[in-house]
Amino acid sequence: MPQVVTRFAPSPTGHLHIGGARTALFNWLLARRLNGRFVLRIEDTDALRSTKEFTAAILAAMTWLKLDWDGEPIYQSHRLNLYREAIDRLVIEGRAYYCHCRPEELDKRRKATMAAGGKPKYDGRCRDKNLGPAPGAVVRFKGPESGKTGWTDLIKGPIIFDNRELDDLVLLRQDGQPTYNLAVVIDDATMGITHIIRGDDHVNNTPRQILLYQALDAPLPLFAHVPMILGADKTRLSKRHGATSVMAYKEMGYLPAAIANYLTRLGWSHGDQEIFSLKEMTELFDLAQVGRAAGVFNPEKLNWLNAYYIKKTPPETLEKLVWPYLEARGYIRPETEELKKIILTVRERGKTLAELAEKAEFYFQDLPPLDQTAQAKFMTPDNLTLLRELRELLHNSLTAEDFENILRHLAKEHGVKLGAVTQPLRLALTGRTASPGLFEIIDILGPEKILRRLNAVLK
RNA sequence: GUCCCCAUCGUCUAGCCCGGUCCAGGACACCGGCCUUUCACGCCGGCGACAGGGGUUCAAAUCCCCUUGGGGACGCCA
Repeated sequence: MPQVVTRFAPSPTGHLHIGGARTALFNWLLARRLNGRFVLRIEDTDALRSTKEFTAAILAAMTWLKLDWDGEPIYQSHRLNLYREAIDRLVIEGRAYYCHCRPEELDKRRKATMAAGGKPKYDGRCRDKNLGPAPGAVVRFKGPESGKTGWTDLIKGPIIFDNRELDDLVLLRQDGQPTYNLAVVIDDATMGITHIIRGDDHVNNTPRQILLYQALDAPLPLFAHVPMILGADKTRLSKRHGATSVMAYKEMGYLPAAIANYLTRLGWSHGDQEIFSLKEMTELFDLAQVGRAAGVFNPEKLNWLNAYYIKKTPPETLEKLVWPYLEARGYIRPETEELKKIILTVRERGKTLAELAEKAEFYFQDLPPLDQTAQAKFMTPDNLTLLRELRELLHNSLTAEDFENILRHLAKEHGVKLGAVTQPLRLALTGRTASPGLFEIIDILGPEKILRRLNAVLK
């Protein structure tokens, strides 16, 4: 069996989004699994909308996700000659023709057919006129007028189209640029792509492309159409469903491992298993296990996975990941060892890196602002007395363990539960009622800061 | 409108190809409990689905047909 070659072919007209990332992932996984090649092709034939910035952003997102590609990225804008040659050849062979119809006319006719209940396809009026190049002319493919075109989709199974459903698609635009369908076929054929894994929305392009392969006398690749990712309302995932760009998730504090795991599991499964490392996926991934139905993007499950991977991340790594969020808030970086201890106390309490930073913020604040409702509830005269007594017992050599003994002693003396003492103290030290373990906090803060925070509360 | 695709808990899914082991399994979320200095984590338990209708068959979540519902495509965008 010849080597498997897959590709990811984004157009740099926007950031890498969730759906694109999954397509890239599936292509990457198959190539890695079968020891094949995974190539990246930038589809920038739309010169108006394509930018270098988006290209760079897409590459950065791929890199962040750890999806490495083989060789240098291929740019369609560098291969225009190739497309022109192919188009010329098709025209000479009578498999394509010049069309002089104006876009406005076509648009008008399309609307009219649609209104009349028909499928709005090109009516073929220039098909047999044998026209030549002219300003404003395009080249169209001369498709068959009968017969059927189909393939066995690696995900969806057999799909067949009636050729009468297909119209003569434009291959060369008025401005001399090739169109998507032509460029894709030329590239996939010349780059030796064996498996085309792409979004469901390309199913309708596939028969046209197959016809082009045949006209070009090129061997057909295998096709696999991955179902779409939908939003909670079951419409195509878009900005209104929240963040869609991969890098936006990075900024929110998601781990690439979590994103990759989530995306792969959305549409693919391996029995009941939920957790997969990238490496494990490359060992198990199989197109046969990819589902046929569209899936709803579920941020809750992503959160769960992200929390899982955060919990698995060792403190020395996590510290580096969380620090930027704290730094952005203007805090001074403590010793690495201390930061690691701090991170460890919040590691199991947040679902994103940003959340971890938020939960650790009180360690860095000079005097954490007290939660108003909690203050009213816990800073009662009785509790203030308790805290005052505690302050009296405080001296610099106290360890967290001593602290615990003192608190238990105080509680006993006052005939209250331990919680009655810890909550006001927690509030004084963190400004909140929910926090990491009180004694861990005490250990990290140290007597000086504790005293300062107590004094602030005790006016 | 036309064509294409799809259909198991709210969501992701296992099971479907090779019908019986499924009064349908797992996960997220949700609810309850345990643990506990708070919040989490963790552990235990609960709620919850084969879209509907016809066939085929001794037997259907699994095969066939129809209906309904959903998604996608219909560009000189990709």
